[in-house]
Amino acid sequence: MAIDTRDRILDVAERMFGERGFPATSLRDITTEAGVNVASVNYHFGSKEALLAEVLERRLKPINERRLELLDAAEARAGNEPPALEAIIRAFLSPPFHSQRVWGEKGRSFLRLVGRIHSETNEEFRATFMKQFDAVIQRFTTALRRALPDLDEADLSWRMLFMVGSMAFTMSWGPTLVSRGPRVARDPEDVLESLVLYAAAGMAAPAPLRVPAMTGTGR
Amino acid sequence: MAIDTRDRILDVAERMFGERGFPATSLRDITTEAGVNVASVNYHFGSKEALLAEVLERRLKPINERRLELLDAAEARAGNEPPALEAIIRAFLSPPFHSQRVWGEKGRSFLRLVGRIHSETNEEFRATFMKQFDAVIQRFTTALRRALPDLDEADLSWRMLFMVGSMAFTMSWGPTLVSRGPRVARDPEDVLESLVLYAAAGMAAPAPLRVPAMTGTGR
DNA sequence: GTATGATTGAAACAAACGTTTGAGCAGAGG
DNA sequence: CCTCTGCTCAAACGTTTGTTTCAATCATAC
Repeated sequence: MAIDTRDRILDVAERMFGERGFPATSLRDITTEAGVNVASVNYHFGSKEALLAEVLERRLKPINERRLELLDAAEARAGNEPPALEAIIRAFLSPPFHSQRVWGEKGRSFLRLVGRIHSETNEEFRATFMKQFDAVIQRFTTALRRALPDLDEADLSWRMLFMVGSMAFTMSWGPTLVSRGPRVARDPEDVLESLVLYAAAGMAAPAPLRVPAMTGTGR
Repeated sequence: MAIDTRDRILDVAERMFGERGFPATSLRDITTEAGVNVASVNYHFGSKEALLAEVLERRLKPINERRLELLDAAEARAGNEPPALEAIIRAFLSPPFHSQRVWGEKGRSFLRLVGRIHSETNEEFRATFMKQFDAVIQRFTTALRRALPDLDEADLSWRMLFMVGSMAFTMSWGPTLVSRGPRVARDPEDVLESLVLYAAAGMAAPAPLRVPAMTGTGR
Protein backbone atom coordinates (compact mmCIF):
# COMPACT_ATOMS: atom_id res chain seq x y z
CA MET A 1 0.00 0.00 0.00
CA ALA A 2 3.00 2.20 -0.47
CA ILE A 3 2.70 3.50 -3.99
CA ASP A 4 -1.01 3.56 -3.58
CA THR A 5 -0.76 6.18 -0.86
CA ARG A 6 1.57 8.33 -2.93
CA ASP A 7 -0.77 8.30 -5.88
CA ARG A 8 -3.84 8.93 -3.82
CA ILE A 9 -2.18 12.01 -2.36
CA LEU A 10 -1.13 13.21 -5.79
CA ASP A 11 -4.61 12.80 -7.22
CA VAL A 12 -6.41 14.54 -4.41
CA ALA A 13 -3.82 17.29 -4.22
CA GLU A 14 -4.12 17.90 -7.93
CA ARG A 15 -7.85 18.28 -7.70
CA MET A 16 -7.85 20.48 -4.62
CA PHE A 17 -5.00 22.72 -5.72
CA GLY A 18 -6.92 23.20 -8.94
CA GLU A 19 -10.19 23.95 -7.24
CA ARG A 20 -9.12 26.14 -4.34
CA GLY A 21 -5.58 27.13 -5.16
CA PHE A 22 -2.35 26.12 -3.53
CA PRO A 23 -2.18 28.32 -0.44
CA ALA A 24 -5.87 27.85 0.30
CA THR A 25 -5.57 24.07 0.40
CA SER A 26 -4.24 22.56 3.62
CA LEU A 27 -2.41 19.29 3.88
CA ARG A 28 -5.12 18.09 6.22
CA ASP A 29 -7.77 18.78 3.61
CA ILE A 30 -5.85 16.59 1.24
CA THR A 31 -4.96 13.76 3.56
CA THR A 32 -8.42 13.56 5.07
CA GLU A 33 -10.03 13.25 1.67
CA ALA A 34 -7.41 10.77 0.53
CA GLY A 35 -7.86 8.71 3.68
CA VAL A 36 -4.20 8.81 4.63
CA ASN A 37 -2.21 10.24 7.50
CA VAL A 38 -1.01 13.85 7.53
CA ALA A 39 2.54 12.72 8.08
CA SER A 40 2.60 10.72 4.88
CA VAL A 41 2.86 13.87 2.79
CA ASN A 42 6.10 14.86 4.41
CA TYR A 43 7.25 11.27 4.37
CA HIS A 44 6.67 10.79 0.65
CA PHE A 45 7.31 14.24 -0.70
CA GLY A 46 9.25 16.19 1.90
CA SER A 47 7.07 19.28 2.05
CA LYS A 48 3.90 20.86 0.75
CA GLU A 49 5.78 22.77 -1.91
CA ALA A 50 7.53 19.62 -3.07
CA LEU A 51 4.14 17.98 -3.36
CA LEU A 52 2.98 20.76 -5.63
CA ALA A 53 6.10 20.45 -7.73
CA GLU A 54 5.49 16.74 -8.19
CA VAL A 55 1.82 17.24 -8.99
CA LEU A 56 2.83 19.66 -11.71
CA GLU A 57 5.71 17.69 -13.11
CA ARG A 58 3.74 14.47 -13.38
CA ARG A 59 1.46 16.01 -15.99
CA LEU A 60 3.56 18.81 -17.39
CA LYS A 61 6.47 16.71 -18.49
CA PRO A 62 4.54 14.59 -20.99
CA ILE A 63 2.64 17.65 -22.17
CA ASN A 64 5.78 19.60 -22.96
CA GLU A 65 7.44 16.58 -24.55
CA ARG A 66 4.42 16.18 -26.77
CA ARG A 67 4.58 19.83 -27.75
CA LEU A 68 8.12 19.41 -28.95
CA GLU A 69 7.26 16.21 -30.81
CA LEU A 70 4.44 17.91 -32.64
CA LEU A 71 6.61 20.86 -33.52
CA ASP A 72 9.29 18.51 -34.82
CA ALA A 73 6.72 16.75 -36.94
CA ALA A 74 5.36 20.01 -38.32
CA GLU A 75 8.82 21.22 -39.21
CA ALA A 76 9.72 17.92 -40.83
CA ARG A 77 6.55 18.09 -42.88
CA ALA A 78 7.32 21.60 -44.03
CA GLY A 79 10.83 20.83 -45.25
CA ASN A 80 12.85 24.00 -45.61
CA GLU A 81 9.92 26.32 -45.38
CA PRO A 82 8.73 27.46 -41.99
CA PRO A 83 5.66 25.44 -41.00
CA ALA A 84 2.29 27.07 -41.29
CA LEU A 85 1.50 29.39 -38.42
CA GLU A 86 -1.53 27.34 -37.53
CA ALA A 87 0.50 24.15 -37.32
CA ILE A 88 2.92 25.72 -34.88
CA ILE A 89 0.15 27.04 -32.70
CA ARG A 90 -1.68 23.76 -32.77
CA ALA A 91 1.47 21.97 -31.69
CA PHE A 92 1.64 24.25 -28.70
CA LEU A 93 -1.99 24.31 -27.70
CA SER A 94 -3.26 20.84 -28.34
CA PRO A 95 -1.30 18.73 -25.80
CA PRO A 96 -2.85 20.24 -22.68
CA PHE A 97 -6.29 19.93 -24.19
CA HIS A 98 -5.72 16.35 -25.09
CA SER A 99 -4.77 15.68 -21.51
CA GLN A 100 -8.36 16.49 -20.73
CA ARG A 101 -9.44 13.68 -23.02
CA VAL A 102 -6.89 11.21 -21.80
CA TRP A 103 -7.16 11.77 -18.09
CA GLY A 104 -10.82 12.48 -17.80
CA GLU A 105 -12.00 14.33 -14.73
CA LYS A 106 -8.49 14.27 -13.30
CA GLY A 107 -7.13 15.95 -16.38
CA ARG A 108 -9.77 18.59 -16.05
CA SER A 109 -8.81 19.60 -12.53
CA PHE A 110 -5.20 19.59 -13.58
CA LEU A 111 -6.02 22.06 -16.32
CA ARG A 112 -7.58 24.31 -13.75
CA LEU A 113 -4.46 24.03 -11.63
CA VAL A 114 -2.18 24.87 -14.51
CA GLY A 115 -4.33 27.82 -15.45
CA ARG A 116 -4.05 29.03 -11.89
CA ILE A 117 -0.34 28.45 -11.68
CA HIS A 118 0.25 30.44 -14.82
CA SER A 119 -0.85 33.57 -13.04
CA GLU A 120 1.23 32.81 -9.99
CA THR A 121 3.83 35.53 -10.05
CA ASN A 122 5.66 34.50 -6.91
CA GLU A 123 9.28 34.87 -7.85
CA GLU A 124 10.94 31.90 -6.22
CA PHE A 125 8.21 29.53 -7.21
CA ARG A 126 8.12 30.71 -10.77
CA ALA A 127 11.77 29.88 -11.15
CA THR A 128 11.09 26.24 -10.39
CA PHE A 129 7.95 26.15 -12.42
CA MET A 130 9.34 27.83 -15.49
CA LYS A 131 12.28 25.49 -15.81
CA GLN A 132 9.87 22.97 -17.22
CA PHE A 133 9.12 25.36 -20.04
CA ASP A 134 12.56 26.58 -21.03
CA ALA A 135 13.00 24.28 -23.99
CA VAL A 136 9.42 24.73 -25.13
CA ILE A 137 9.56 28.49 -24.99
CA GLN A 138 12.79 28.64 -26.89
CA ARG A 139 11.75 26.25 -29.65
CA PHE A 140 8.39 27.88 -30.22
CA THR A 141 9.80 31.38 -30.13
CA THR A 142 12.20 30.43 -32.89
CA ALA A 143 9.52 28.74 -34.95
CA LEU A 144 7.15 31.68 -34.61
CA ARG A 145 9.85 34.18 -35.45
CA ARG A 146 10.43 32.36 -38.73
CA ALA A 147 6.74 32.17 -39.48
CA LEU A 148 6.14 35.85 -38.70
CA PRO A 149 9.17 37.68 -40.05
CA ASP A 150 7.42 41.05 -40.10
CA LEU A 151 6.98 41.10 -36.35
CA ASP A 152 9.67 42.68 -34.23
CA GLU A 153 10.96 40.89 -31.17
CA ALA A 154 8.88 42.80 -28.66
CA ASP A 155 5.63 42.27 -30.54
CA LEU A 156 6.35 38.59 -30.84
CA SER A 157 6.92 38.30 -27.09
CA TRP A 158 3.72 40.09 -26.30
CA ARG A 159 1.66 38.06 -28.72
CA MET A 160 3.01 34.85 -27.29
CA LEU A 161 2.00 36.15 -23.89
CA PHE A 162 -1.47 36.87 -25.25
CA MET A 163 -1.73 33.36 -26.61
CA VAL A 164 -0.62 31.73 -23.40
CA GLY A 165 -3.06 33.96 -21.56
CA SER A 166 -6.00 32.78 -23.63
CA MET A 167 -4.91 29.23 -23.11
CA ALA A 168 -4.40 29.51 -19.37
CA PHE A 169 -7.65 31.35 -18.88
CA THR A 170 -9.55 28.85 -20.93
CA MET A 171 -8.06 26.03 -18.94
CA SER A 172 -9.01 27.51 -15.62
CA TRP A 173 -12.46 28.78 -16.55
CA GLY A 174 -13.40 26.48 -19.34
CA PRO A 175 -14.43 23.57 -17.16
CA THR A 176 -16.69 25.66 -14.94
CA LEU A 177 -17.99 27.59 -17.92
CA VAL A 178 -18.87 24.40 -19.70
CA SER A 179 -20.35 22.77 -16.64
CA ARG A 180 -22.82 25.55 -15.95
CA GLY A 181 -23.14 27.41 -19.21
CA PRO A 182 -26.50 26.66 -20.82
CA ARG A 183 -25.71 26.08 -24.46
CA VAL A 184 -22.06 27.06 -24.27
CA ALA A 185 -20.99 23.54 -23.52
CA ARG A 186 -18.96 21.88 -26.18
CA ASP A 187 -16.44 19.17 -26.75
CA PRO A 188 -12.93 20.13 -25.57
CA GLU A 189 -11.73 19.36 -29.06
CA ASP A 190 -14.00 22.05 -30.44
CA VAL A 191 -12.78 24.54 -27.88
CA LEU A 192 -9.22 23.77 -28.87
CA GLU A 193 -10.11 24.30 -32.51
CA SER A 194 -11.73 27.60 -31.69
CA LEU A 195 -8.70 28.69 -29.69
CA VAL A 196 -6.25 27.71 -32.42
CA LEU A 197 -8.13 29.75 -34.98
CA TYR A 198 -8.34 32.70 -32.65
CA ALA A 199 -4.65 32.61 -31.77
CA ALA A 200 -3.52 32.11 -35.35
CA ALA A 201 -5.53 35.08 -36.50
CA GLY A 202 -4.25 37.20 -33.63
CA MET A 203 -0.66 36.22 -34.27
CA ALA A 204 -1.00 37.01 -37.94
CA ALA A 205 -2.51 40.43 -37.29
CA PRO A 206 -0.72 43.30 -39.03
CA ALA A 207 2.25 44.60 -37.10
CA PRO A 208 1.23 47.62 -35.05
CA LEU A 209 2.12 50.94 -36.56
CA ARG A 210 4.93 52.31 -34.52
CA VAL A 211 5.45 56.04 -34.40
CA PRO A 212 8.51 56.65 -36.56
CA ALA A 213 9.69 59.07 -33.90
CA MET A 214 13.14 59.15 -32.48
CA THR A 215 12.54 55.95 -30.50
CA GLY A 216 14.65 56.04 -27.42
CA THR A 217 12.15 56.52 -24.63
CA GLY A 218 14.88 55.20 -22.41
CA ARG A 219 13.86 53.95 -19.02
CA MET B 1 -5.90 60.19 11.13
CA ALA B 2 -8.98 58.11 10.49
CA ILE B 3 -9.35 58.13 6.73
CA ASP B 4 -5.60 58.11 6.48
CA THR B 5 -5.43 54.71 8.17
CA ARG B 6 -8.13 53.31 5.94
CA ASP B 7 -6.36 54.41 2.81
CA ARG B 8 -2.97 53.25 3.94
CA ILE B 9 -4.43 49.80 4.56
CA LEU B 10 -6.11 49.79 1.16
CA ASP B 11 -2.93 50.80 -0.63
CA VAL B 12 -0.70 48.27 1.06
CA ALA B 13 -3.29 45.52 0.75
CA GLU B 14 -3.67 46.22 -2.93
CA ARG B 15 0.02 45.92 -3.51
CA MET B 16 0.52 42.81 -1.41
CA PHE B 17 -2.54 40.98 -2.68
CA GLY B 18 -1.26 41.68 -6.15
CA GLU B 19 2.26 40.52 -5.42
CA ARG B 20 1.66 37.44 -3.30
CA GLY B 21 -1.99 36.65 -3.75
CA PHE B 22 -4.84 36.97 -1.33
CA PRO B 23 -4.51 33.82 0.79
CA ALA B 24 -0.74 34.15 1.00
CA THR B 25 -0.92 37.65 2.44
CA SER B 26 -1.60 37.94 6.14
CA LEU B 27 -3.25 40.88 7.83
CA ARG B 28 -0.15 41.31 9.91
CA ASP B 29 1.98 41.63 6.79
CA ILE B 30 -0.29 44.42 5.68
CA THR B 31 -0.68 46.26 8.95
CA THR B 32 3.01 46.08 9.80
CA GLU B 33 3.98 47.56 6.47
CA ALA B 34 1.26 50.18 6.72
CA GLY B 35 2.30 51.08 10.24
CA VAL B 36 -1.13 50.55 11.73
CA ASN B 37 -2.58 48.17 14.27
CA VAL B 38 -3.86 44.73 13.28
CA ALA B 39 -7.21 45.46 14.81
CA SER B 40 -7.79 48.40 12.52
CA VAL B 41 -8.51 46.15 9.58
CA ASN B 42 -11.43 44.54 11.32
CA TYR B 43 -12.48 47.89 12.69
CA HIS B 44 -12.56 49.63 9.32
CA PHE B 45 -13.51 46.79 7.01
CA GLY B 46 -15.00 44.01 9.10
CA SER B 47 -12.91 41.14 7.79
CA LYS B 48 -10.08 40.20 5.51
CA GLU B 49 -12.45 39.26 2.72
CA ALA B 50 -14.31 42.53 3.03
CA LEU B 51 -10.99 44.30 2.73
CA LEU B 52 -10.32 42.50 -0.53
CA ALA B 53 -13.76 43.40 -1.81
CA GLU B 54 -13.14 47.06 -1.06
CA VAL B 55 -9.69 47.00 -2.64
CA LEU B 56 -11.24 45.63 -5.80
CA GLU B 57 -14.26 47.85 -5.91
CA ARG B 58 -12.30 51.03 -5.40
CA ARG B 59 -10.57 50.56 -8.74
CA LEU B 60 -12.96 48.35 -10.63
CA LYS B 61 -15.95 50.61 -10.42
CA PRO B 62 -14.43 53.51 -12.35
CA ILE B 63 -12.88 51.09 -14.82
CA ASN B 64 -16.17 49.45 -15.68
CA GLU B 65 -17.99 52.76 -15.81
CA ARG B 66 -15.41 54.00 -18.25
CA ARG B 67 -15.84 50.90 -20.39
CA LEU B 68 -19.53 51.59 -20.73
CA GLU B 69 -18.90 55.25 -21.50
CA LEU B 70 -16.49 54.38 -24.27
CA LEU B 71 -18.89 51.84 -25.72
CA ASP B 72 -21.67 54.41 -25.64
CA ALA B 73 -19.45 56.86 -27.45
CA ALA B 74 -18.46 54.33 -30.08
CA GLU B 75 -22.05 53.38 -30.72
CA ALA B 76 -23.12 57.00 -30.92
CA ARG B 77 -20.36 57.66 -33.43
CA ALA B 78 -21.44 54.71 -35.55
CA GLY B 79 -25.06 55.74 -35.81
CA ASN B 80 -27.23 52.85 -36.89
CA GLU B 81 -24.36 50.69 -37.98
CA PRO B 82 -22.65 48.48 -35.44
CA PRO B 83 -19.40 50.13 -34.37
CA ALA B 84 -16.17 48.80 -35.79
CA LEU B 85 -14.95 45.67 -34.05
CA GLU B 86 -11.75 47.38 -33.06
CA ALA B 87 -13.63 50.23 -31.44
CA ILE B 88 -15.64 47.85 -29.28
CA ILE B 89 -12.57 45.96 -28.21
CA ARG B 90 -10.69 49.12 -27.46
CA ALA B 91 -13.56 50.33 -25.31
CA PHE B 92 -13.27 47.14 -23.30
CA LEU B 93 -9.51 46.87 -23.01
CA SER B 94 -8.27 50.40 -22.66
CA PRO B 95 -9.69 51.44 -19.26
CA PRO B 96 -7.66 49.01 -17.16
CA PHE B 97 -4.52 49.91 -19.05
CA HIS B 98 -5.14 53.57 -18.54
CA SER B 99 -5.40 52.92 -14.85
CA GLN B 100 -1.76 52.03 -15.04
CA ARG B 101 -1.03 55.47 -16.39
CA VAL B 102 -3.25 57.30 -13.98
CA TRP B 103 -2.36 55.54 -10.77
CA GLY B 104 1.28 54.89 -11.41
CA GLU B 105 2.94 52.16 -9.41
CA LYS B 106 -0.25 51.62 -7.45
CA GLY B 107 -2.19 51.02 -10.62
CA ARG B 108 0.39 48.52 -11.67
CA SER B 109 0.04 46.35 -8.60
CA PHE B 110 -3.69 46.59 -8.93
CA LEU B 111 -3.44 45.23 -12.45
CA ARG B 112 -1.54 42.28 -11.11
CA LEU B 113 -4.20 41.73 -8.51
CA VAL B 114 -6.99 41.84 -11.04
CA GLY B 115 -5.14 39.47 -13.29
CA ARG B 116 -4.81 37.12 -10.37
CA ILE B 117 -8.40 37.45 -9.32
CA HIS B 118 -9.59 36.64 -12.80
CA SER B 119 -8.29 33.14 -12.40
CA GLU B 120 -9.77 32.76 -8.97
CA THR B 121 -12.41 30.16 -9.50
CA ASN B 122 -13.63 29.98 -5.92
CA GLU B 123 -17.37 29.85 -6.31
CA GLU B 124 -18.65 32.01 -3.50
CA PHE B 125 -16.07 34.67 -4.07
CA ARG B 126 -16.62 34.80 -7.78
CA ALA B 127 -20.27 35.57 -7.22
CA THR B 128 -19.34 38.75 -5.39
CA PHE B 129 -16.61 39.62 -7.79
CA MET B 130 -18.59 39.04 -10.97
CA LYS B 131 -21.48 41.26 -9.93
CA GLN B 132 -19.28 44.17 -10.81
CA PHE B 133 -19.12 42.93 -14.36
CA ASP B 134 -22.71 42.02 -15.09
CA ALA B 135 -23.60 45.17 -16.97
CA VAL B 136 -20.29 45.26 -18.80
CA ILE B 137 -20.52 41.67 -19.96
CA GLN B 138 -24.04 42.08 -21.17
CA ARG B 139 -23.43 45.29 -23.09
CA PHE B 140 -20.27 44.06 -24.77
CA THR B 141 -21.76 40.71 -25.65
CA THR B 142 -24.58 42.46 -27.45
CA ALA B 143 -22.24 44.83 -29.24
CA LEU B 144 -19.93 42.04 -30.35
CA ARG B 145 -22.81 39.90 -31.52
CA ARG B 146 -23.89 42.71 -33.80
CA ALA B 147 -20.39 43.25 -35.09
CA LEU B 148 -19.78 39.55 -35.72
CA PRO B 149 -23.04 38.21 -37.11
CA ASP B 150 -21.40 35.11 -38.60
CA LEU B 151 -20.33 33.78 -35.21
CA ASP B 152 -22.67 31.50 -33.35
CA GLU B 153 -23.37 32.09 -29.68
CA ALA B 154 -20.95 29.49 -28.35
CA ASP B 155 -18.06 30.73 -30.47
CA LEU B 156 -18.69 34.28 -29.36
CA SER B 157 -18.61 33.25 -25.70
CA TRP B 158 -15.37 31.40 -26.13
CA ARG B 159 -13.72 34.18 -28.03
CA MET B 160 -14.69 36.66 -25.38
CA LEU B 161 -13.15 34.32 -22.86
CA PHE B 162 -9.98 34.22 -24.95
CA MET B 163 -9.85 37.98 -25.07
CA VAL B 164 -10.34 38.39 -21.34
CA GLY B 165 -7.69 35.75 -20.82
CA SER B 166 -5.12 37.63 -22.85
CA MET B 167 -5.99 40.76 -20.98
CA ALA B 168 -5.84 39.22 -17.52
CA PHE B 169 -2.62 37.42 -18.25
CA THR B 170 -1.03 40.54 -19.64
CA MET B 171 -2.07 42.47 -16.58
CA SER B 172 -0.59 39.98 -14.17
CA TRP B 173 2.61 39.19 -16.04
CA GLY B 174 3.10 42.35 -18.01
CA PRO B 175 4.60 44.38 -15.18
CA THR B 176 7.14 41.73 -14.23
CA LEU B 177 7.84 40.98 -17.87
CA VAL B 178 8.48 44.61 -18.56
CA SER B 179 10.53 45.16 -15.44
CA ARG B 180 12.99 42.39 -16.18
CA GLY B 181 12.70 41.80 -19.89
CA PRO B 182 15.72 43.20 -21.69
CA ARG B 183 14.30 44.93 -24.72
CA VAL B 184 10.74 43.78 -24.25
CA ALA B 185 9.91 46.78 -22.16
CA ARG B 186 7.48 49.15 -23.69
CA ASP B 187 5.00 51.83 -22.88
CA PRO B 188 1.72 50.42 -21.50
CA GLU B 189 -0.03 52.29 -24.27
CA ASP B 190 1.88 50.31 -26.86
CA VAL B 191 1.06 47.05 -25.14
CA LEU B 192 -2.60 48.00 -25.18
CA GLU B 193 -2.37 48.77 -28.88
CA SER B 194 -0.74 45.44 -29.52
CA LEU B 195 -3.39 43.64 -27.53
CA VAL B 196 -6.24 45.42 -29.29
CA LEU B 197 -4.88 44.44 -32.68
CA TYR B 198 -4.39 40.87 -31.57
CA ALA B 199 -7.85 40.54 -30.07
CA ALA B 200 -9.56 42.22 -33.01
CA ALA B 201 -7.87 39.86 -35.45
CA GLY B 202 -8.70 36.87 -33.30
CA MET B 203 -12.32 37.89 -32.93
CA ALA B 204 -12.64 38.41 -36.65
CA ALA B 205 -11.15 35.02 -37.49
CA PRO B 206 -13.29 32.89 -39.76
CA ALA B 207 -15.93 30.91 -37.94
CA PRO B 208 -14.63 27.41 -37.24
CA LEU B 209 -15.78 24.79 -39.68
CA ARG B 210 -18.33 22.75 -37.85
CA VAL B 211 -18.99 19.21 -38.95
CA PRO B 212 -21.65 19.63 -41.62
CA ALA B 213 -23.83 17.24 -39.67
CA MET B 214 -27.57 17.58 -39.87
CA THR B 215 -28.02 20.83 -38.02
CA GLY B 216 -28.73 23.81 -40.16
CA THR B 217 -26.75 26.23 -38.01
CA GLY B 218 -28.58 28.93 -39.88
CA ARG B 219 -27.99 32.42 -38.64
C1' DG C 1 -13.78 71.75 31.08
C1' DT C 2 -16.20 67.92 30.46
C1' DA C 3 -18.84 64.68 28.00
C1' DT C 4 -19.31 61.95 23.76
C1' DG C 5 -18.34 59.15 20.01
C1' DA C 6 -14.81 57.60 16.90
C1' DT C 7 -10.38 55.56 16.55
C1' DT C 8 -6.16 53.21 18.12
C1' DG C 9 -3.17 50.14 21.02
C1' DA C 10 -1.33 45.99 23.28
C1' DA C 11 -2.70 41.72 24.38
C1' DA C 12 -5.09 37.65 24.15
C1' DC C 13 -8.27 34.23 21.68
C1' DA C 14 -9.13 29.73 19.69
C1' DA C 15 -8.28 27.56 15.49
C1' DA C 16 -5.52 26.04 11.87
C1' DC C 17 -1.20 25.69 9.74
C1' DG C 18 3.18 22.72 8.06
C1' DT C 19 6.21 19.77 10.13
C1' DT C 20 8.36 16.40 13.48
C1' DT C 21 8.40 12.67 16.61
C1' DG C 22 8.55 8.06 18.07
C1' DA C 23 6.07 4.04 18.73
C1' DG C 24 3.89 0.40 16.00
C1' DC C 25 3.13 -2.69 12.18
C1' DA C 26 3.99 -5.37 8.01
C1' DG C 27 6.71 -8.48 5.27
C1' DA C 28 11.24 -10.17 3.26
C1' DG C 29 16.04 -12.14 4.04
C1' DG C 30 19.03 -14.50 6.65
C1' DC D 1 13.62 -17.06 15.22
C1' DC D 2 15.29 -12.29 14.78
C1' DT D 3 16.40 -8.23 12.21
C1' DC D 4 16.06 -5.00 9.00
C1' DT D 5 13.56 -1.85 5.96
C1' DG D 6 9.54 0.65 4.42
C1' DC D 7 5.62 2.53 5.80
C1' DT D 8 1.61 4.24 8.77
C1' DC D 9 -0.26 6.17 12.78
C1' DA D 10 -1.77 9.29 16.71
C1' DA D 11 0.00 12.86 19.02
C1' DA D 12 2.45 16.77 19.73
C1' DC D 13 5.60 20.58 18.04
C1' DG D 14 5.98 25.69 17.67
C1' DT D 15 4.05 29.27 14.53
C1' DT D 16 0.92 31.83 12.44
C1' DT D 17 -3.65 32.75 11.18
C1' DG D 18 -8.11 36.01 11.45
C1' DT D 19 -10.59 37.94 14.93
C1' DT D 20 -11.91 39.90 19.57
C1' DT D 21 -11.39 42.43 23.78
C1' DC D 22 -11.08 46.40 26.41
C1' DA D 23 -8.58 50.14 28.13
C1' DA D 24 -6.33 54.35 26.37
C1' DT D 25 -6.46 58.17 23.33
C1' DC D 26 -8.13 61.46 20.20
C1' DA D 27 -11.20 65.16 18.20
C1' DT D 28 -15.17 67.52 18.58
C1' DA D 29 -19.45 69.50 20.57
C1' DC D 30 -21.65 70.98 24.48
